[in-house]
Amino acid sequence: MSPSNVSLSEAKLRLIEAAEILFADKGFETVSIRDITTAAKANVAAINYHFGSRDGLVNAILTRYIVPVNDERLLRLDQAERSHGSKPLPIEQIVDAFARPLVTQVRKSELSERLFFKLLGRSFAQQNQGLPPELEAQFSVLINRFAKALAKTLPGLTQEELVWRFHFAAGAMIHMLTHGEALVRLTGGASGTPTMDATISRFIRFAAAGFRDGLDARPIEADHPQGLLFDF
Amino acid sequence: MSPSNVSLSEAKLRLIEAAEILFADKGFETVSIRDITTAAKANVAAINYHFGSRDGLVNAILTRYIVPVNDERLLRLDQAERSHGSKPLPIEQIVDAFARPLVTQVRKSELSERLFFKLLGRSFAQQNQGLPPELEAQFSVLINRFAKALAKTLPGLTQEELVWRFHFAAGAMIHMLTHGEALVRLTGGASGTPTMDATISRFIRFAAAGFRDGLDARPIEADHPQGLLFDF
DNA sequence: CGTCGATTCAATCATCTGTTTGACAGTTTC
DNA sequence: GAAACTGTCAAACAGATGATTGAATCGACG
Repeated sequence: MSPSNVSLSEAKLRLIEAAEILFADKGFETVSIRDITTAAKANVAAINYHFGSRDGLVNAILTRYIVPVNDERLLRLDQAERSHGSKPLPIEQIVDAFARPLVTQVRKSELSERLFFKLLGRSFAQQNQGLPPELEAQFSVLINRFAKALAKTLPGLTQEELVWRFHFAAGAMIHMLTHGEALVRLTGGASGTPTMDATISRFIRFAAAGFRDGLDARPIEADHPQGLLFDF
Repeated sequence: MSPSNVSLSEAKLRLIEAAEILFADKGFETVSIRDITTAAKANVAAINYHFGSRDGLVNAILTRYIVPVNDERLLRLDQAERSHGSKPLPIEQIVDAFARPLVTQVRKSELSERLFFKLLGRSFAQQNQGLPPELEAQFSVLINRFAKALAKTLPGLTQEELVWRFHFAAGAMIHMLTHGEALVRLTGGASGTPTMDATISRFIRFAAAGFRDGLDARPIEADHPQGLLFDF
């Protein structure tokens, strides 16, 4: 009968888990703290007690999912750059370092693929508005590092052109995360029931082609065994 | 002193105009009817009187901006197809028919570029949830027509691959609309202060390259004077 | 046993949400 | 001029919102 048996503040975890599902499905703004506490079988005051405020819970969840993804992005970019010495990276490898962590991190989470993707998509879309400072700083570092790698690989592009192409690629990725489920549902057979890996690989191809546009000579990847690292 | 001098229900227009600005800036869900009526210098009851409900106002605004854009999209696609007889269209021309109406329609509206883009971006992002049936029907027709044109131009792609690439392109466009302003603001000089035309042209190039990926032989555009129709 | 810090709980706070009402004023119609 | 229609308005509606309070309950520690 007594609610205390396992570990300290299991309710805090229940709140996070319930909130994740609701936020993923209905968005960060639409869900009320009563929706969350009801789903978590906790008291209304629990959120303010454990997280200070509703925003505190939102930030906790944002951090919980974005930080590992961004960390792995930087890690993969570092690894790729180390293995290429001073040579510029192939575009596919840069985009892969940016997108692939979505797949590896979803497997570490307890959320379903569908919820994880929607939650992350909503989180990334929040960019530039409503992110905790810690995350904003991380994004700032991240974007700078990827921009530099891209500039090295694509010296033929102006910085302006590069920033915009990166923006387009990010938009395509976010849309894939947030609305991919709807696409599969609506188009039914037309979009197949692809695995995440396949979808991410599709995205990487699409984005890489967009980045490469106008540089058909491809002096950079000439020496790179393209197609070996990616499963498409 | 009497509030009747000009035309019938000028307040209705004031409500729409105030709501457009607020929705564009803060999203459709965040803005309350009191925010709107205060900005429009109207009574709280005015929205329910003129539009039946808050949703009625939202739908009126969605329709007001999406319908003309989608109409022009179909018109441009029709024109392009007529001028090419039975031959498939160049990819750039299909993407152009899809994206260029954003530029032409913003000039017809009284909204600033910035607000028009954000409002339309938010509207398109609503897809598959919360759109009035009339608009859903229009989108259904639209997507079918463009999918057919793309399939004709890119026979080398499976339907599945094509649907996903279209999805990526739409995501890039939506992100450009909703977050382009933030990009310009954040990156400052790096993204320049481009005209809409230039940005849309950038997008068309990016998306077309993504669609064309893997078909490097390009047997289709071989006979088309590429670069003549677009200003990049 | 008694005290302490941590947690949970029902109750309540002030504020905001979309909507409705009924009275009032202005114009139009007969 | 009476009636009907159209628009506006202050006021109030019921419900939801995030947050806070103070008492109650818990296990742990001395």
